[in-house]
Amino acid sequence: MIDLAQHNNGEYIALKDVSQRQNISIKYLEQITSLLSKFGLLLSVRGPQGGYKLSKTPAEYKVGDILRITEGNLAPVACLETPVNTCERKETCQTLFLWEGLAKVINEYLDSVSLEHLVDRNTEADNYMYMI
Amino acid sequence: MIDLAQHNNGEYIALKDVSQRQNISIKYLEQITSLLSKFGLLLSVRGPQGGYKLSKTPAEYKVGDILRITEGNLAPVACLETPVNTCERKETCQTLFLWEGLAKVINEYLDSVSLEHLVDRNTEADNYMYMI
DNA sequence: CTATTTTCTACTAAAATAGTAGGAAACAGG
DNA sequence: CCTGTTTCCTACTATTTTAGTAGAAAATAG
Repeated sequence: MIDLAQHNNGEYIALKDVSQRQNISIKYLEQITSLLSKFGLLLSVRGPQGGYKLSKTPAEYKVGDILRITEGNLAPVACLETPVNTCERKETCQTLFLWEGLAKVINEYLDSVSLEHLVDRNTEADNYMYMI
Repeated sequence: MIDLAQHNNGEYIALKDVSQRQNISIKYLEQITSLLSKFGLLLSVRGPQGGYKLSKTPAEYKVGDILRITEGNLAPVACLETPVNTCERKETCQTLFLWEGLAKVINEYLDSVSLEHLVDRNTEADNYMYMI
């Protein structure tokens, strides 16, 4: 996504080019970009002059949204991976609130960083302010 | 650790008892408690009347310290798992600062919660204030 | 028609996770 | 000294996750 943002000139960008620049196999890039395309974060066109491009400006992408699609949900424990917690120990678990708090901190941090931040590197991690 | 804190009366507590109360095999508990004992977070005595007990008050335990021992370091990416980052792409990596920021947020959150908090459940995740 | 490029399905090797298993060492009580 | 209890230590294992590879079909520009 950073590569696509950096080389975004309105044209579609072939994975062949991203692969060469980033030294990542086309096959591996395919997995990631086709997922992001499926969820609307990338536009795609097949054939010659085809490829992928961003569907919105870098500033409009939350890193959290990208990672939740490509890496799956960002839950620190299995019971928080599904929308509904089905763990049988849920009611008596004395650590659940800890993991819920951790999940919240992780997601809020990643949602506070945008793709533009990654491109610009203008945002220091230290600038992140935790908001209640 | 929560079970040991809740049943802490100065005596050593056998894993047999913890196992029955928490429905976790003694063999699995052994792994965890012997590690914590090795790092000084628990005191242990073998033989009859032996077992484990906390080496300090629940309030003095950071959850982060317990988890770094039992779960390993809490790095979100492999390059941050060792004290020195040996990744060859380190110098040019445009996402490194993101992962460093995430690692910081994770560790600071877990270090802000104490074992006493887990026992009392008095601390809501929402009470956590991120400090720069 | 051809070359390019995404799309789709299936497969795989290595590592991490979450344990189990067996026995040796230490120690309290009789 | 003996016995039962309990930690300590080493080794093993099944499942899942991770990080990919592989092959071919569908779309499209020129």
